[in-house]
Amino acid sequence: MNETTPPLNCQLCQQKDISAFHNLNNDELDKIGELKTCVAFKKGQMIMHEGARPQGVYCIHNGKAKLYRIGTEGKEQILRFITRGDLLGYRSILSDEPISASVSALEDTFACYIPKSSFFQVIEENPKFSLNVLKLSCHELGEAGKMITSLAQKTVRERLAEILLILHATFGSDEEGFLDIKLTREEISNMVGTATESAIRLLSEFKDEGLISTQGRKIRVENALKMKNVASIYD
Amino acid sequence: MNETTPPLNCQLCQQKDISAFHNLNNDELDKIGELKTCVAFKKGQMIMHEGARPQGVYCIHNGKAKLYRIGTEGKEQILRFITRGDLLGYRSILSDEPISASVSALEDTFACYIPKSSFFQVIEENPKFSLNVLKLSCHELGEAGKMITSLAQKTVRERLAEILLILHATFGSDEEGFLDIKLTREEISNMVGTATESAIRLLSEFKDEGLISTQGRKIRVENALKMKNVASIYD
DNA sequence: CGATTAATTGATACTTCTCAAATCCTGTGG
DNA sequence: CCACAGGATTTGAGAAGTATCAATTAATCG
Repeated sequence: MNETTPPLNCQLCQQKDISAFHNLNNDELDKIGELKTCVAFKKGQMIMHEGARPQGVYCIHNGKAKLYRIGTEGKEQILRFITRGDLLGYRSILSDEPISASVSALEDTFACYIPKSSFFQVIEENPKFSLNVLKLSCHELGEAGKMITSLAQKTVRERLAEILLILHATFGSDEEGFLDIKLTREEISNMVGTATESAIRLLSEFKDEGLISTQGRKIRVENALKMKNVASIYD
Repeated sequence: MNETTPPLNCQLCQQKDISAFHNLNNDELDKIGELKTCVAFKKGQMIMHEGARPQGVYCIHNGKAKLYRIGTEGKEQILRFITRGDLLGYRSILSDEPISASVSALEDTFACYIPKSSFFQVIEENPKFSLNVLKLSCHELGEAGKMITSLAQKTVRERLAEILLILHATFGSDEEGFLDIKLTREEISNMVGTATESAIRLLSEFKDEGLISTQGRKIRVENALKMKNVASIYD
């Protein structure tokens, strides 16, 4: 499932169809292939740094990362998780603002790097790609609105349940059913927007209630349906 | 400052330069002028309805509105305020998702309506406009990230101060120095993400501390600099 | 001008955070 | 591969921040 480095030829890329490049034809893909370079990030390494001016965008080929802002008191707030097919850095480049959130690798990650000038070139010459990016940012904007409403109105317990479901949807589970992402309790609470101890206490509650089981740092969602109820998600 | 209805000719529109149509040439503006119609909304009237499928976008000519989501328990969460030059409905149309937030007029509002098909036509034919909308949504995405971080990490007191500064920046003040927007205390707390009584209590504190003064529903920010400190804003 | 809705304040309950201490786990270097 | 140091997790206790409920006063709109 996870080969290592991305192919030089974008036509052969396994992530093509789930990326912002999904409906480009072969000629268009070749053009991007010529402009890109491949980059590897070790676990823990920064992929983008808040406040900087990005020189290009990354298309994540494989691996996992977190996108976060540093708030007052230096506490990190995770805005979302990043996985294969995700496009990074375009927000800052297109709005011509400094990078508003950092990204760091949660495990070894490979990405394709497209320099700013090349990215703009593709955006300007290729309306189809431009529309893809537009759709992408509009979708993320909708998700951000949901997150704002949750943070403002839901309890920590509801939000934790919500995040566990998001992790499940984003990263899936391994052969034993554990969430296929290794996060510290602190990272979980930095997404939920709560103190680490509060998240831990609620995870214990969830365990007692049979909603999850844990094994060290690993978490398995035992009852997604019940979890949805806890998260007050009705859809 | 506030004429009534928008002109039929977009070239003459006073909001042209602050809208997503700001750098289009006269031919391009004329084309949009042919496609649009003018719509008036009375105070309190809905401009867009959460869950619906929009049939077009609105460019706000004058007036004020709130953009909000209904959360669990039916409580409204205001995501942002809308004023002249703002574009509405494009998020849903471009991401091909149902409208994720309602908009209702806070005072009588005039807008230009551009049907979905025409909007797509302009997006596809006019890369400059497409890039404008892209910039717009990327900018809003950055703002949403800030709001998420505030909600997750700041106290209600800090957030209330932040909102008062946002209201000041968005709507300015009248000749007496009062914020030029009439909101109920409930609406303020629906932006802050808190109970109405909590917002009221904190406004009383702010009054005692000389940060604001009030006259009925009207609020005047007396000390913006000190307010920034209260909001923990350092920039 | 009166009816109705909004604003305000008080009292109390509940949620969540902070600090502290003990235990567990993980990654690293030998 | 194993042991160990240091960080992460867990639980408890108490403090702080917010929400809720209730009652009164003030403001708004027809």
